[in-house]
Order: sequence, then structure tokens, then C-alpha cells
Amino acid sequence: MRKSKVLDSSFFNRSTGEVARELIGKWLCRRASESSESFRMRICETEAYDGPEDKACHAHRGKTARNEVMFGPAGHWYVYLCYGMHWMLNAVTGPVGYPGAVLIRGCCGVVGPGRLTKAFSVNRDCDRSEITEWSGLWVEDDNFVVNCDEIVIGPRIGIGYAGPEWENKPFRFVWKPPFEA
DNA sequence: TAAGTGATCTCT
DNA sequence: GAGATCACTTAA
Repeated sequence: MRKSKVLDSSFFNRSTGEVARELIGKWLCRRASESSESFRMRICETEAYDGPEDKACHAHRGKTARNEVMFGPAGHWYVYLCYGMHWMLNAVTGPVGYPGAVLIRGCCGVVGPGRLTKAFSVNRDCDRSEITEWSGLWVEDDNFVVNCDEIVIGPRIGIGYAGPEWENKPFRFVWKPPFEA
């Protein structure tokens, strides 16, 4: 198997769009408990939520108890419940004080942010935890290269309330998988 | 196409 | 405390 390395906070401490793009093709890894086996899937869909100006970003109205972690250091998870039933998994990006995060919307084989968290048993317990191997939820890079022409960039999903200016920003990254053809 | 679902936020 | 809102999924 190809050798892979665990991504640390330096990977996430960059611009939100850059991290969202770079996460495509990386492995999302999970070990739910000490006794359970770990497993991983390649990330194939992400969205950037970038800073206080971004009307679609939870942080654009300022810091609250829920989104506080987005203002903290990069390399942490921001997990919250949406529509009363779906957990959303986000990776905090950028420097301390700058609220940015990347929503992980899908992996190869698991499409949809709510289904992904269900498959990975992600819930409130993961909120604010570090993106490290010992936290049980982390990301690995095996130097697999996803070419630019395999990535579709488009408007984010489900954020019509933010207005066309923000909805139409190129903040959504989808890996057009070869297996789809 | 519409209902289900409950935490969170913004007003009283 | 009440009411609106919501980065979605599923079953028709």
C-alpha cells in the first residue's frame, strides 16, 4: 500500500479555499474507539466557508457558543446539527481569530454531508476535537494527485439565503471521479 | 415535492 | 420563553 502521512495543523492553517481544494483526494480516517478498527475513505467533495464577510458562513454574524471553534486555531473539527437530524463535519482553517472552515460533503462511496457523518459515526463528541490520529478522526495524505481537470468547481449548496453574490462564489469542489464514467 | 426534526439564534 | 431558521435526507 502507498505510504501516507497524517496531516497536521500546518496543512489547515492556510486560506480556506486552498484547504478545500487540497482536501480533495485525501483520506478521511476514523477510529471510533480504542477497541475498534480504523477505516478510511477518500474525500471527493468539499465547500469553503470563508471568514466574517461570507454571508453563508456561520461566523459572519460574529462569535457564538456554537461557532466559537471556527475562531480558534486551525486543525480542529467544527461539528454541528442541521435540520434537527444531520451532523455536519467541518475542518477549521486559517489563523486564530479568523473564522474559516471547510465542510466535508462527501467521500468516494458516501455522497452527502449527512450521510458521511452517519457512515463515520460523527456527532457532537467530535466537535472541537483536534484533527489528529489520537482524536479518532483525522486526515491522511498518500501523495495521490488529483488533476485540476478532474475537479469541478461551482456554487455551494443550500445557501440561497446568503444571496447570489455569495452563493455563486467558486467555493465548492467536487472530484469528478473516474469511476463515474 | 414536502415532511420530518431539534439545536440555535433573535427577538420579546 | 416563544418563534423562525436551517451548510439535509428520504419517501412519494
